Amino acid sequence: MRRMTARPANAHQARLLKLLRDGGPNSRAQLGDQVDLSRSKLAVEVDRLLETGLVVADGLAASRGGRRSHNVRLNPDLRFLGVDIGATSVDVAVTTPELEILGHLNQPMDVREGPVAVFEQVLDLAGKLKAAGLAEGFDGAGIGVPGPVRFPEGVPVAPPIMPGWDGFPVREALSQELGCPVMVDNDVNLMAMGEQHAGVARTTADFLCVKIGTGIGCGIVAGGRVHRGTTGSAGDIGHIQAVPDGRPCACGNRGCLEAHFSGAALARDATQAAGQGLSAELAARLEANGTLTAVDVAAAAAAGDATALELIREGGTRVGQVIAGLVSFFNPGLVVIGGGVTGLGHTLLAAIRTQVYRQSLPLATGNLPIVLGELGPSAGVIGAARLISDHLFSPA
Amino acid sequence: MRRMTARPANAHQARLLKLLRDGGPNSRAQLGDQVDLSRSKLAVEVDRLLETGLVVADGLAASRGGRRSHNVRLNPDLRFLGVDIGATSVDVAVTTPELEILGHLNQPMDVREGPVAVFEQVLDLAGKLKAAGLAEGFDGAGIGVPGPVRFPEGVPVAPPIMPGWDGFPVREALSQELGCPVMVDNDVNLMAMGEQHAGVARTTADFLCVKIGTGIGCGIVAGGRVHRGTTGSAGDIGHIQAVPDGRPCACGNRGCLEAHFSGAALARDATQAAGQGLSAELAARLEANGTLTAVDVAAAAAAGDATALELIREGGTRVGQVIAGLVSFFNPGLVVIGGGVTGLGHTLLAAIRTQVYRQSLPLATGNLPIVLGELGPSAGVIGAARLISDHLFSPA
DNA sequence: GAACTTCTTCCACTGAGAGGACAAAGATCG
DNA sequence: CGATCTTTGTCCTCTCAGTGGAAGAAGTTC
Repeated sequence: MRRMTARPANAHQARLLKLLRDGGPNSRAQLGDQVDLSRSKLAVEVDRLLETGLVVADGLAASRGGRRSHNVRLNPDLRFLGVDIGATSVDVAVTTPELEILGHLNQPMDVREGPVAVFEQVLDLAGKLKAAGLAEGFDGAGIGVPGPVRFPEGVPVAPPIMPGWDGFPVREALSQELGCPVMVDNDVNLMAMGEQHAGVARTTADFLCVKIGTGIGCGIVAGGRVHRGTTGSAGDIGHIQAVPDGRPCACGNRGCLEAHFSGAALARDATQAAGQGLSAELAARLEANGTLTAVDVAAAAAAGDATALELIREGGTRVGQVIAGLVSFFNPGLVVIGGGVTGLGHTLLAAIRTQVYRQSLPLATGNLPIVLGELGPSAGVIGAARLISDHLFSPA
Repeated sequence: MRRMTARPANAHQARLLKLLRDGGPNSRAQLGDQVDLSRSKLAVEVDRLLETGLVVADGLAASRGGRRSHNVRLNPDLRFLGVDIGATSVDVAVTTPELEILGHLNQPMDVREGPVAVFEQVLDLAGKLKAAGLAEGFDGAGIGVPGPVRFPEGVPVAPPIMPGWDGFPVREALSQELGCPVMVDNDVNLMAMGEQHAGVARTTADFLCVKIGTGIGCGIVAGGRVHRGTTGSAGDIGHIQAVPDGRPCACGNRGCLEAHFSGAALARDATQAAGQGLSAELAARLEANGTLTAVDVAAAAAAGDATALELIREGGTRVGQVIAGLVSFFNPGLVVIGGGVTGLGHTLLAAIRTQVYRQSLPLATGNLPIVLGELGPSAGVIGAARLISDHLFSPA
């Protein structure tokens, strides 16, 4: 199949495409209820979209008390590729035009191997998804990388944990390789967009999305739009000072949040606790695997290990301290916690909540839900698909 | 004179009005260069604006190498009222349609006297400005209050330092009294809008505006628009924890930024230092006036008093710590420091800069100016005028 | 004073979009 | 089962926003 290359010709068409993406197949009449256009105008624009092939007819809708309406939907052959490059693994998924995941692959990987090596794996995974018959090609791809991005150009800038990526033309290179339009963004922003599209943040215009993985980052959505900051580094909260004169951090300062709590810090602390004989549970796991990760801590906590629980609680308190400050500053309507450590679950969440509710003013926290992300590892790839579809479903 | 009640009929007219507001009198040809409309269409819209009376002819422009163009400008009889209600004083100013200040009055006042008493003074000051011949009436008024505001309704919500104002319909009440449209916002947001319109932030889309007065607040501008948050309390950074287990604060917590540095805290610290005999300079001033304020500390510092300088430096460091976190989070292109304590000048600024540059990541601070506001006490009233003019110069 | 620019007005043309009339298709009710 | 009502889709006309060209008015340059 030839890939779609059409783009909406005007704002009306763009609006319709997004309605079909977010609401699925829809009757012409229902579309009319949502867009405030005359029936004649609507018919003209829908006909034009049908001509482009972006939209296809989809049978008859149920009657709403009179003549049945003809359904339309986005062309089901459209495929988006969502790529979420993390520090230690990569997620690749294929989605339908409605951003539903058809297939999702995950592979361990080290981002420090550099863009060329990583892209090889990404293309390999994409190839596997194609070979599985999930797609014949891709109409667009969204890429998340674990560091700041100069968004318009799709180029990472000065990423601390990705040496070798600085200035690499990710967007251009992948667009060439994949033969389709590509957009690049910070992985945390994509997670936020994912939860906004299909997760807990569907109805909230201002929210924060805190991702705790190897590092810590925060997606910021203000007025329904992602805030990226002047240099694309907005949300980089891992190096906010959480503990005055605290632990030394890789960035050169002391007491950074990331140094006190993150996937990496938690693993270190757990290993140390096991070594000191504070926790038989952790020691046993260390013995068995030769190394400890956040997953082990989660398992130990689930088994009731006091040391593991205490580590999680203390970490949650640190994160909560920082989030409390951000809540006072930003006054979001929702805070989403996601990333690798969500396995720590409600122990972590409870610690964060306690700290935020204690430290922020009642007006800001009065009706502030703090919840775990709904989508888990899918948030990033869904957000990536959303990013590129937003781009493609906008007038050229 | 009858007040103008006309509003632009469409987005083109709104655009033209804002260009005339921000750029002053302008020739039709120059307007044409900026709006991407055909000459004929432009002429039609300008003619309609002339009919409404919002815009008037203003003689001939200089030649640009051919026939001279006819100038137009906003009707010079238009008057906006800018009101900036602080904790301890109120500013009232009249502006031209281009938001230039014609007259500005300031009066000490206690916001805790409640809305009715305060409005009496505001109306009195507005009356004086009218009596001075600066205005015959007002076409719109912007009001800043020192606390969170539910913006669409123009109603303060749960303002900590303004008991008695909670839920008071400020917008409606003043609209009635003044007989013109009114918009209400947080004073810090208005300061940000003032600096955006006529001050240091003219060319920056993402910036923070930190106001240090009796309390501490922060105006947030993202993508050129003020971010107010879900409940209107965004920017309320006075109660972010700056010192773990620090001083008790009126809010019930410990270590809040405001408890460690603000106009009020500084006055307290200075009085204490004078009492302990640490500073002859401050003691003398305390003797003379019976009380100390931030102004006295500024004067003592200017005179080289070591204790005063140390107080300022320490305070600047505290503020800098918090700002450093916000910079990492928000990644602004500019940070503006304003409010009553700007009198502390470069000592304060240097302390803040040192702390921010030390604690934030290079990518975020690499090209981040941290500067004092340009407009001083005018920022608030100009921002207020800007707020209402934005409203009036938008399609109804 | 001639030639070139720049600004303004006028006018014809295009296309977007609204809204009404009407036909087709289904629901409801006696 | 037929009459009536509701909803949907199509067609047609009418209006108005907006474009672009032509021509005249007003200035500048040489």
